Amino acid sequence: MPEVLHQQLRQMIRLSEAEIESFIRLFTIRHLKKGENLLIPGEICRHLFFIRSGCIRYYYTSDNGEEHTGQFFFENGWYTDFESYLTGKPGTQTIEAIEASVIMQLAKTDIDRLYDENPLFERFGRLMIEQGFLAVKRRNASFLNESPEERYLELMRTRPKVVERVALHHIASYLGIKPESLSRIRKRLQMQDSGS
Amino acid sequence: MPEVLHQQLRQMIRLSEAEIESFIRLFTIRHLKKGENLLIPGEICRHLFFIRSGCIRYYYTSDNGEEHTGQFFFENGWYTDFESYLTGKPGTQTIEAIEASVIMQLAKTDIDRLYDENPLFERFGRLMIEQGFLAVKRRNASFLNESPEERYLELMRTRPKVVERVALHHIASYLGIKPESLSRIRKRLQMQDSGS
DNA sequence: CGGTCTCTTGACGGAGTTCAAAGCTAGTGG
DNA sequence: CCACTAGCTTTGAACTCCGTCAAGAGACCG
Repeated sequence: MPEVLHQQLRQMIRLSEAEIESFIRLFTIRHLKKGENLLIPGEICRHLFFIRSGCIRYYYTSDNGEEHTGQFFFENGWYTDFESYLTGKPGTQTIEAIEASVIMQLAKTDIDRLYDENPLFERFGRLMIEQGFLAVKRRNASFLNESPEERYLELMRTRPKVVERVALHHIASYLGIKPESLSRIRKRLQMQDSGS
Repeated sequence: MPEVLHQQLRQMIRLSEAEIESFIRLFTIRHLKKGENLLIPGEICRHLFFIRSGCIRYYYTSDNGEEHTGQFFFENGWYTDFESYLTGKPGTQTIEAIEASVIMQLAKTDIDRLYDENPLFERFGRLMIEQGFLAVKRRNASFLNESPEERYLELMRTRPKVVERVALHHIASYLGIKPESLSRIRKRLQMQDSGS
């Protein structure tokens, strides 16, 4: 059993070991190859995902076929398309494994049942969405306050994993620019570095 | 007593009229003149706000003194700086009344007490943050997927109130551009309109 | 070893920014 | 009630950065 998930749950909810065990047993495992999708537009997102290993991203596809990635998640991270998950409507995003990944998924139906059975799980649900909210808000502020170059520097500073493990054209799409532009930003920064 | 607030609460939580009355009594009223602030950077946000009349915006101030407005809220809308409210840490945003406004505020201490007293209020808290989450997510997607001009058109289409009531330089700062650029976008659109 | 995908580079065009200045508008005080 | 002023909006010219199109170099996989 995945020890990290165990620990995270212990920190989030005050349950006995036995209760946590039975909670974890509700998760099912999925193995994804690099490039496989966890969710595609039009599908309703009925699960909460815990990334045991690997890396996923979610992205929107615009009319002209461009991909705009919203976020990357690595091992021990949580994700779900809350827009679809909460509303029950078909989603508009794609969730893609960009590395071979092992995903533990928990069905919304099980979560909702847990809410009813034990109010302590309400806290779990609230923490999930609070955490998601704060992350989305930070991302918002970065679009609002920073230029593409600043966003890239910030990304390197605060989330080196992304720059190390994710393809540059995916990073570009995360920053809201084209791969060519990211390439030029990187060159610009190199020259500044060596020049100073 | 504000009838709209009454109605909204009735829709959100299944409480008796008496319970709702006593809930509403927890709110206190604040009158703000145009330009007055509800919250400034460095302060901890300890309240949830319901806008009874008027209009507020929240914005971040960057190092060079530029304001970047995150969102506008009108009468019958809810807002709080969740980042500060949830974490209990000093916030980084300013909440400003951009019209003379009447605000009903509810203290976090009261809300937390209600959570304990009656689990039905958990639902209120969850709806608040879910609603905020979805809004921020939409805004995020608009930055990711749309150009400034498209964002402006979208704003006119979906939230005409903003374009009608808010100063153009505030709208520009909401769109992530300079007032001069918004002025040119508007001119461009006018010419296209009359030309077609 | 060939092909595909990724990243880089160059030239050009376009949209937003900057700096500066000139109308407008609305709120204030006389 | 009008005049004045401060803030808002528009306009112009020069500049910057990103997007586009095109091509080439490098890396990885079968």
